[in-house]
Parts: sequence; C-alpha cells; structure tokens
Amino acid sequence: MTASRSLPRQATVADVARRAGVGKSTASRALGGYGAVSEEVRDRVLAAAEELGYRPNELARSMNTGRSRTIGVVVGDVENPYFSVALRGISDTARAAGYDVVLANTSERLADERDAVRFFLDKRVDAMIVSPATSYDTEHLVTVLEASRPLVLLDRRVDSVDAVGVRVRIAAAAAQATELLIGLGHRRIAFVSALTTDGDRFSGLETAVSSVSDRLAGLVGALQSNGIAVDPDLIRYLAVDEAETAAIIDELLGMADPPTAILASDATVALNVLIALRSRRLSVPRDISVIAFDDSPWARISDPPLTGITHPIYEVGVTAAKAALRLIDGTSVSSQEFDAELTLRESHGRPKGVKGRMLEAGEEREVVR
Amino acid sequence: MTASRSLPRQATVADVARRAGVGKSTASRALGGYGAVSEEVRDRVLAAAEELGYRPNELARSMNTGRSRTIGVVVGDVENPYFSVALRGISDTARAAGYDVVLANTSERLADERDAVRFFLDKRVDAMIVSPATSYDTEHLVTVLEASRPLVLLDRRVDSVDAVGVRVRIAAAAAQATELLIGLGHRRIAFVSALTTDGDRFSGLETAVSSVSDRLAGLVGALQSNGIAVDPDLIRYLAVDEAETAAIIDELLGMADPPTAILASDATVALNVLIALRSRRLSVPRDISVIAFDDSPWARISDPPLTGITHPIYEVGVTAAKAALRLIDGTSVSSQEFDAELTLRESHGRPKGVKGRMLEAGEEREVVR
DNA sequence: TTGTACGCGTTATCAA
DNA sequence: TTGATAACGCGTACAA
Repeated sequence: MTASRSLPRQATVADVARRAGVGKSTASRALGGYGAVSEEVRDRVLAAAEELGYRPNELARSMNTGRSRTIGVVVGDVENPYFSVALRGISDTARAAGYDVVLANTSERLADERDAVRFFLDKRVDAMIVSPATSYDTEHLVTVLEASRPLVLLDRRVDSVDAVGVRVRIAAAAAQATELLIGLGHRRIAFVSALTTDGDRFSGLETAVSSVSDRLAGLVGALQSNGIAVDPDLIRYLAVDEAETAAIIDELLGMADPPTAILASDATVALNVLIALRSRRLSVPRDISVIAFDDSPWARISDPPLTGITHPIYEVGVTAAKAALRLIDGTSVSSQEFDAELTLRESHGRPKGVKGRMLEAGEEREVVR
Repeated sequence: MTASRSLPRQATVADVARRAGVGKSTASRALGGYGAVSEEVRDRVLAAAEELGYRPNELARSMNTGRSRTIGVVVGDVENPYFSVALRGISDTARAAGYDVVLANTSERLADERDAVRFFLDKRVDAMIVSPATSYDTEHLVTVLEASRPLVLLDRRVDSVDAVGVRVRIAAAAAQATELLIGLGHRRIAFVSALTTDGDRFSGLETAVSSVSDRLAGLVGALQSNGIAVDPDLIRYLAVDEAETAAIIDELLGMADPPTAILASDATVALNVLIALRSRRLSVPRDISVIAFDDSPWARISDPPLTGITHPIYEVGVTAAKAALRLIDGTSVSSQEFDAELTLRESHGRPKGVKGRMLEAGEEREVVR
C-alpha cells in the first residue's frame, strides 16, 4: 500500500476509448454528446467511462476551445456587504449557466487591481466583471478589451473605457435624502466617505470613484438648488475604519460651525459614524442626524433605525453576470442602471435648536415627494 | 480597420523564441526563469517578449505542470458575513502566495455542493476549502482526497473524512453564554438556528452541521449541569429568513411555558429574531433576553447592543488558506482550533418576574468566570 | 458512423 | 548552455 504517492492517474479519453474498443474521437464525441455516435457505441463508451471513473480535464478542454467557463470578478472587498451581495448575484447567475467565478479583492488599490486583471487574462477567463478602484487610471481595463475579452463595469463608471456597465442611479436618491434634511432645517450637512483613491485631496467634486462622485453630485445639487453654500470642509474621505472615522467625526464636531447632519457614503461608514457618535454621548437624531447612502439589514434594528438609500445590489450582480454571459455569447449588450430609493426610518430629525415637533414618518414622506 | 474581428492572437513562446532567434525551450526557460540560460540570451528573450507583449497562457502552463495555482472554496453563502469575512482571509492569503480563489455558493444544499466539488476537481484546482453542508453525506469529499487533492474543512467537522480542519471551539463559549443566562435566573432557554439540512426533524442533539451541534452541546451541557431539563420544543431550526424566523418566534411565545431567553445560532438569525421581537412590541432584554452565538459589527449599535460570541473568522480563513497552501507543498498539516469568546453587551438580563436589579457589566463578568 | 492525425501553448527530457 | 522532440488531454478537420 505504498501506492499513495503513485496517484492512480485520472482516466483520459484515450483510456475510455481503449476500454470501449473505439477510437479516441468517437469516445470524445460520445462523452461530449455532440457529434454523431451510434446508440450502441455511445452506451459502450459511457459504460467504460463509468467503470474507469472518467472525468474530463477541463483544463485541456479549455485549451483548445479557448473558453474556460470562468468569469473573473474584481472588487474592492468581499467583506463589504455591498460587494458580497453583488457577488452572490453574480455567482448564482454564473453557476446556473455553468460558469465558475474567480474572485480578486483589491482593497481598492490600483496596483492590486492591475495584478488581478493581468492574472485573470493570463488564466483566460471568459469575461471579467470589475468594480474599478479609480476611473482615472484605466490602462489595464483597456487591455482586457484589447484582448477582446468581455468586460463589465460593476457599480462604477469609467469614462475613458468603452465597456458595458451595470450601475445604480444613486444621484437622484442622494439629492432626495439631502432635500429631506434641508426640509427639516439642516444647513450644515457633512459627507463622510471611505474613499482612499484620491488620497486626502479634494478635487472639486469629482472623485476617482463615480459611485462616490454621484453621491456627492446629488448632495451638492440639492444644496445649491436650495441656495446653500457648499463647504469643502464638510466633505470628508478616508473614513476607512473605526479609528479614522472617529477622528473625522471629532474634527467635524470641533468646527466653529459644526454639521447638524451627516451623510454616510455606505453602510460600513454609517456604522462607524454611529459608533463614534454614541461613544461621544451624542443622540441621533436629537443631537445630530445621520443618513446612509446605502442600506443594510441591520439598519432596521439599529439605535436608532437608520434612514438610508436602498440599492438593488443583488439584482445589480445578477445583471452584471447576465451581461457578461451575453457578451461571451457574442450578443451585444448595453449598460443598465437601476433605481435606488430612500427608505425613511428614524435617524433623521430637525437640527438642534430648530423649533417644531418631531414629524411623523408619514408626514416626512410627504415632505420628500 | 476591419481588423477588430481578426484578433491579433496573443504572442506565444514560439513567437518570442523566433523573434529572439533562439529555440522554443530556451525562450521558455528564460521566461520562466528556471533552467540555465546565458545572461545575453536571457536579455534577448526578455526584450523580445516585451516587444511582442508576450503573456504566458496559464491554461497551457497548468496543463503540463498539473498545477493551476487555484484554490476552490465551497461555502453555503458568501452573503453571510461569517463566510464573507472568512473568504476575505482565504483570498488575501491565497493571493499573497500567487494563488487565485474560485468560489462556489451551495445555499447549504448537498446537491450543489457535490456539483461544485466535482466541477472544481475537473478544473484541477490545487486544493479545496469547503464548509460542508452536512457531515452525513460525504462521498464527494472522499473523492477529493482520492484524487489526492488537498482538502481543508472550514468551520465544520466531518467525522468520516480524514481531512484537515480549521474550526472555532464554540462549545465552551456556548456553554458560557448559557451559564450567564442561567445565573440570571433563566430556566426556559430557546435555541434558534437557520439549519436546513436536517429538515424539520429533531434527532437527539446531533445535527448535520457540527458547528451547530457544538453550539447545542454547549447549551445542553450547561442546562444539564444545572439540573435544568432540556425541552426539545425549545430547539428550533429552519429560521432561514425573516418570515420563517417570525413564525418560529410566534410559536415559541405562544407556548404554555414560553422561553425567557433566546439563543440565536448566528448573527443573521439574531437579526431576524430582533426584528420579530420588535414588531411584536417586546423589549429586549426586559421582556426577553437574546444572545447570539456569533458576533457582528452592528451588534454594538443595535437596540439593544447585542451580547454574543466573537469568533476570529478572518483568522480562520487565513489559517485555512495557509493549511491548503502547505498541503499543496506537500507539508503535513494538522487541524487547528481557535477560541471564541463571549462579549457582554446589553441584550441579556433577568427574566421577567425574577427579582433583582439589573447587574452591571462588570458584575456579570464575574458571574460568568 | 468511425478513426487518424494534428493543433492548442506550455513544460520536461535528453542528446548535442 | 542549447534546441529538437515529446508529452499534457482534449477537440476537430478530414479522410475512410
């Protein structure tokens, strides 16, 4: 029994053919179920395959079909529920079509993204779905297109690359959320994001990530159309973790004219914002309002329940995967956008010092529409 | 410019060799950096490769090395934070070692798990990390071992399969949580799980998933050592979503002798339990206590902050990936277990009607230790 | 309907 | 150090 090291070598088509007493290609056809094979021979081949425990070598198969039945997915971080839900949508859809999903986490680092894309290309994935860390540096994405491999952009736009995108129309909802706050009397509204790509520079309102830019555009648009000045100091990035977020909150609260409301770019940021506020003994929404530009299952049982924007992320994932699959099949596909909608809960209220009783949820809804 | 359809065909080693004026194998060595190649020839080859934009075809490479530099991961659901965090750990570790991660979601369905395992085997992944949906039906896992491919069991034990496992010692923490409740005066403690594998039958305290069995073992052990009877009706499965969980909660609350505390098997179940209790206007922990056998970022800002068991899941993922990588290298590896620890927050208290003031967190901790 | 022979792009063998 | 040649396991013209 020293055979453990001498692997019993997987049976190949040749083995099956020999055993069934037919030619290699005949066996291949019978197994693949594609050519023309007589009933009797087919049975014989299948039986032989069964006996030998034959399993096709997908690697070899891929090599001369040129198709690996694999879709590469490149995202910032699966740990982020936003991505993990989208990934689930992608994975479900891909698998239903017989495709595997290869995953790469970039931590939103361009270098990692480039490596991942290159590696996936080398591995001959049939298509790639990527949520680019930046819309500025996109040579590696062009590479994908040049290799004539389908590319689907997930959740984020990239201007210079002509690829299909699946996104959420977040700007309108962001504006709606801002209008809600303005209607309640807020004038100093902060925006906190985990964005790291731009470093700490504030370049107009254009950031490297379109989904963040869109949120900002909604916010700024609503402010401007209400004649409220946009204060760059209220727009904060780099809220990557609890400590950084807490520091940002401290800075905001320490301002001469501090914000009365905070818009969190995503659910994770919102969570860290709530933690920071709580540890500073601030009550939401009495002392300060918080709205997330993202929704999360826990938003319903947080203290207070969190008002936020609900994205159909699973659907976005499904649609991205479908787009990739269609592109693989050579069908043309156009970009697609989903609507996001504001879900009212209890984390928003009138700014401190502004008179008026707390509005009921029903009334608030009227204010918004 | 009708050349868009005539793909410029990726340059191959042969192309590079020709351009550099050397033999194919020499070029291959220079590119792979393994054989013996003269300084001058190497430079020439590398330059040629650069000019042609040569990229290795990993598929072809894999085919005769037999190694695909890919690790297959099979879990129930990436959408579940527990898995997505573990996956992140796996992914980070794998990528650092130059490996890709292929993902399969089984929705805890055995059939899907079998398919995934088979498919991964066919694709010649170098190792597999799987969190099996059931410990009863494990032929497909044996297949992996028989194909002499490294297999690492994630978070769950499987008795009949001799594979390396990376797990959390959850039983002790579960017992600790139960003791905490008993110490507070609880006698009727319910257990709610999302487990579906066993259907709705209650087979002793052994379930198909070891991580659930372990939780139950901790619970039951603590009950018994305190002379408290174990009521099978208090042990519930199939809390797969909000509706099912709500139905279970209704059943529990409708009992003649309803539970005064609920142990939720994981964070998602806990969330649904909290939602159900809230919509029934029950206050936690005044009306009923809730403890999760799992922790979550939102547990700190939920209403009330949720007492639960904290697992080092990211570490579990990292360790599982390291184990897989070592097994690939032929190094022997033994199973590993991590400790889980009870994190006290505010969702537990004395049962209704039991006298005594609310204990401070510090005091509770003393009760537990 | 069946079988032969070749190609996919790479690494491995082995003689020169 | 080098290069021709043989695998790897499969699909697929093409001929029989």
